Amino acid sequence: MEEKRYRQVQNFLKLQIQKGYYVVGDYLPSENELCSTFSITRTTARKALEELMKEGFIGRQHGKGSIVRERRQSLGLLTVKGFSEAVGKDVTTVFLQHPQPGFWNPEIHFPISENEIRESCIHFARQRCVGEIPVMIEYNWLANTHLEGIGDIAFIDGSFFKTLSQHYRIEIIGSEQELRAENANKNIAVLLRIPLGSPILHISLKFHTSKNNFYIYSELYCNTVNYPIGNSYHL
Amino acid sequence: MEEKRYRQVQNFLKLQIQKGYYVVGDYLPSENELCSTFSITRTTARKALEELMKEGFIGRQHGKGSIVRERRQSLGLLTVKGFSEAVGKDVTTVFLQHPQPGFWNPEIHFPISENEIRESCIHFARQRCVGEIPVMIEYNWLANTHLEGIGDIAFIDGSFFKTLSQHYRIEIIGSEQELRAENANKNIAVLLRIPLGSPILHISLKFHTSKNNFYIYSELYCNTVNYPIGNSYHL
DNA sequence: CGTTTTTACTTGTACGTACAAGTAAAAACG
DNA sequence: CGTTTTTACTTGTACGTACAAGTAAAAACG
Repeated sequence: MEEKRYRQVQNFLKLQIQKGYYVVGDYLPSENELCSTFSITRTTARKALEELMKEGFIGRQHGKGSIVRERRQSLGLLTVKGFSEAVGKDVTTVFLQHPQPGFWNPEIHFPISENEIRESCIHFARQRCVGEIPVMIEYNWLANTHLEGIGDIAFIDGSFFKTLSQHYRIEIIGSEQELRAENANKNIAVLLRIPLGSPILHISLKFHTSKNNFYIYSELYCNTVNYPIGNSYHL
Repeated sequence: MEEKRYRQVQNFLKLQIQKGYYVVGDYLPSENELCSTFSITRTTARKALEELMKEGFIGRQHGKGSIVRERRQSLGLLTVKGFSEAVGKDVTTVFLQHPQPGFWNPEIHFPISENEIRESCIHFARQRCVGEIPVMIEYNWLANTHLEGIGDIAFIDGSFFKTLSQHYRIEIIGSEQELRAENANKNIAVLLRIPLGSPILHISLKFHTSKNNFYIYSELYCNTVNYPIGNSYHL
């Protein structure tokens, strides 16, 4: 079967956004313009735009048009955009380890499929700071077969998810997470510059992506004393 | 202006679900049936059903119909359905304090509006257990002006949110939350039967409801050693 | 009697039309 | 020149039609 008309238009526009032809704040072509350029009816054009809105790429304003948005559905606890919003402060990021081939670590909380274990693994780790104070340590693992050259390029705007979208056309479509309050072990205590045994928030994450069988695993350790993790959800 | 036709149908069906005329698993009338009973076109009927799906009341199955669902969008961390899903186990609930008039407590993390402070306040507290082991202590506050008789009735299926929906026709439409890892104070340690100073997960919640200016404030204290808080999100 | 085909439903996609309602700039007014 | 009205766009709602595609039971078949 041929792909549905509205999905063709939807994916075309999505690609334009991902490629940066439209940036945040830009208006997409109006429904009527889409009608004539794609030879479709407004019903179909509207369906394409409504799907893009559901996916979080655009917002729609009555009387004005469809505006490109920062894609930031709250996925579990942290937004797609990232950590800065969750603590509501400007966050600086320091790489503890740049992306490079490594091994799947038993620290990963969610079970890893046999397929993933057979493949090699990319690992990177970052320290997030507010001002000079480290507030989160973040470890990430992912299969080595989906992101060619990830070790050689800088993250777009320092964001892994943005790089995933714009460079590899892979979107985050869901997540699973588990939360625990724990005592900081020696390693974490040193990295967060807190006393051994301080209470820390440990978040285990498994991100689902638009690419089949490709998941991203993260283990986050947060010092929430001064900057609690916050988010919000609205229907 | 008169209310939109699709919203009339949407709200009519929602009320039927809230009143229990349709229960989870039931099929709503088909699009064509809605067309004839409400004298509308399928466009309008479909819009009403699609809105109900967005709100989480129903699911739609190609070739079959619209089926009533348990409404359980993940709202922040915990689902609307409640705590049992978040820990993935059967949870028993013990009231530490039944709903009764009380005072706004400074323990509430999110700021309370002047209007709310002027009104009196309903408070209730619960202990959630897996088997015999307490895993969460939950304190709740809400303005006294919206839920007449809440102190005199039992919660439907033990769920406050279900009671809110079916008895008062009030739905949760959003939430804000903040998360902290803390050391258990004396009170919490006793209630959770853990040593003083054990790491606990403290969740501050402000639920937004379908009723204007009516919010529900909760402070949760979780022992995550054996039962971490888990949830998932999918586009 | 067991299998295949048909039928009668369901929702999904896509066509097309008309007007309501919001927005913002251009044009007309006094 | 400042205010009001008009105009030309935008998306939103609602009408109506036709066929595609999924589902499940009834009917026909061998």
